Amino acid sequence: MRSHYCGQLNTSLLDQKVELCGWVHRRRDHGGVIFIDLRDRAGLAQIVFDPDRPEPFSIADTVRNEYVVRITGQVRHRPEGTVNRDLATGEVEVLGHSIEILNRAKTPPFQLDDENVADDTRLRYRYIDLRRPQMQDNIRLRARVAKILRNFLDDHGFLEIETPMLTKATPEGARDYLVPSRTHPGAFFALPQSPQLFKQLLMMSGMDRYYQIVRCFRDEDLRADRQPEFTQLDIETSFMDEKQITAIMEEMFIKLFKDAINVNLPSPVPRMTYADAVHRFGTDHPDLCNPLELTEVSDLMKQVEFKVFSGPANMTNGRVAAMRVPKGGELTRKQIDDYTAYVANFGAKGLAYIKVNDAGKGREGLQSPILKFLPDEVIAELLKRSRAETGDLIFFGADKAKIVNDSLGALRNQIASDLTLLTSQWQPVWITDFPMFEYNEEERRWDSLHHPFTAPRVTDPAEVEADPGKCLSRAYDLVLNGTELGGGSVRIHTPEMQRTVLRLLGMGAEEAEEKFGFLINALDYGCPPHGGIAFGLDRMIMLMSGAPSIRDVIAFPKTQTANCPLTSAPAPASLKQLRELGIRLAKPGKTE
RNA sequence: GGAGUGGUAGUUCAGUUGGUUAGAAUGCUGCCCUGUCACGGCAGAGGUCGCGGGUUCGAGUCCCGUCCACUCCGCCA
Repeated sequence: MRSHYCGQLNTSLLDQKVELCGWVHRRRDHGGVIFIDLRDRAGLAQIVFDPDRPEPFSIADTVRNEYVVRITGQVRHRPEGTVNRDLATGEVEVLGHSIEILNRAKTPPFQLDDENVADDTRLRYRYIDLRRPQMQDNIRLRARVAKILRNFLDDHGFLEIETPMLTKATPEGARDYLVPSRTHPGAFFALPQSPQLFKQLLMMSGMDRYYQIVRCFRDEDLRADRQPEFTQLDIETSFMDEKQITAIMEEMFIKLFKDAINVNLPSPVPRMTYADAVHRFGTDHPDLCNPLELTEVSDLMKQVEFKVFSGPANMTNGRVAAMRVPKGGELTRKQIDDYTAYVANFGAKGLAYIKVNDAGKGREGLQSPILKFLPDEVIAELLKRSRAETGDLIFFGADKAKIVNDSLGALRNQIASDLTLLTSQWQPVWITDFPMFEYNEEERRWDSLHHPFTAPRVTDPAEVEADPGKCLSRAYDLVLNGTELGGGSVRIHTPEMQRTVLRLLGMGAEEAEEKFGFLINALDYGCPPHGGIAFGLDRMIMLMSGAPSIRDVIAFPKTQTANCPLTSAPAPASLKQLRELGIRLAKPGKTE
């Protein structure tokens, strides 16, 4: 049916007869001559129809945008002065000998070159949206990324192994998607949030190295970078420690970025401890393209008369931090007010600031409502630590450490974006030395920071129990430009440690047995030391393509309320289906 | 669960202090046009102003409720 792709035409094919199939991208009718831009997966080609061939000319006269046609014709050089440098195939054109309409098309609901179409319209007609070259590029990039990753892992001895989609609900973590069992009325499968336990079991099975590009499901609210079903590159290995695992993953990423988008990531990828990241950037996934940094001033503010500062400075879990914005003195009052409202989203009660009008003049060179509360020596030290210069502005956060970190961390991103402070480089960083646990004030117990199967640094369960808050884990996250690409850890591989950790998380022996008995049993039958990592493939491709939303790199994504405008899923189930499953709805009437 | 922004022609948007016939661009249809490539010219069609209620002599505009989309908080081990 087709001899070439439209986008492949070039001067090497001059005078050749070609057959092309594709969509009418645009038709330009000059009365005496008709141009058709024909589009397929590979690109555009211009077809010319002359009136001295009346039959194809009259057919070309009737086609409209998005008609699917097959044309035959002869490749020729475009006449002098009509070469289109903007088009890959712009040196040549095809003189149309015949044109066959394979299918007509209604007028599309939006123009393919309109880059400003509402998301729900795009999703309702996703099959048209996906015809756009930008979307085709994203999908192609996705396929290329998957291929490079598979090749790399295969070359390094990893086996691609599938794990169940119908599995058991996990007690912690995200909300599960449930699937009712017909053969066990009243019982439910859960769709996997990740294949975590299965991949560990595969290590216990002696598979040694596993990977899988696998769909995962979490029934939580959506974001620009979060879908309820998403794809992970899931990896696990035996007999490797965190150094070896991160080293091989780093090698994989450097190759991926080079081969897929010709970007040279730094080698080695820098490393930063969790504590450092939180102190300097207020987050465990800092964007290192962003030059702004937090300055610790808690110790300076313990004695000051300003209670807003001295209060948190003296609290055990409080923090006072400063963030210097270079040239921030130019910010208007309204901008500062907007930032104050912005940090309120994160629980901050206010946003104090000092304008540095003249850094050399000490107190006299500064301007701020809070100046009168601060002694000279505090001011001097503050200017020194933050390296303030004339024309800068210094913001302050003072509250519980979490609120200070969240608000200044978010403000840091916002300001960098507003003032275009971001360097356009690629900045990966490994975050290491995570705490094992964080204390859950509401439920008054410890929560895993990573997950309950992450190994602690220490090997003696008694040491973990002695002071869980001080305990560091063997987890690591890979962060790229402020986005958490993935994370993993060396796992617990002894039943004693696993029982201890589950107990610390508030799980009784019986409950642990019921929920994770199969895992703990398996640990008893010869479990190798093992560890692994999982990467969010969608986010990875979103970053690599520069797409603003994860939806732009998923062929058929969901909206923010997790429905699909194309298929209208989810939809009510029929009474018959429900009856077979032994399910009665609490609110009747919502069936078909 | 919460905050914000938006919903008006197929699409993207404008619509003043509530006031006569709701506009623009683009797309679409027809006619004209032999070198365009966002072709051009002329003419034309196209609207439950998201939905429901209320205030008013009168509502796209004000109020209440509701639905949808997006961004964010919570949530996402």
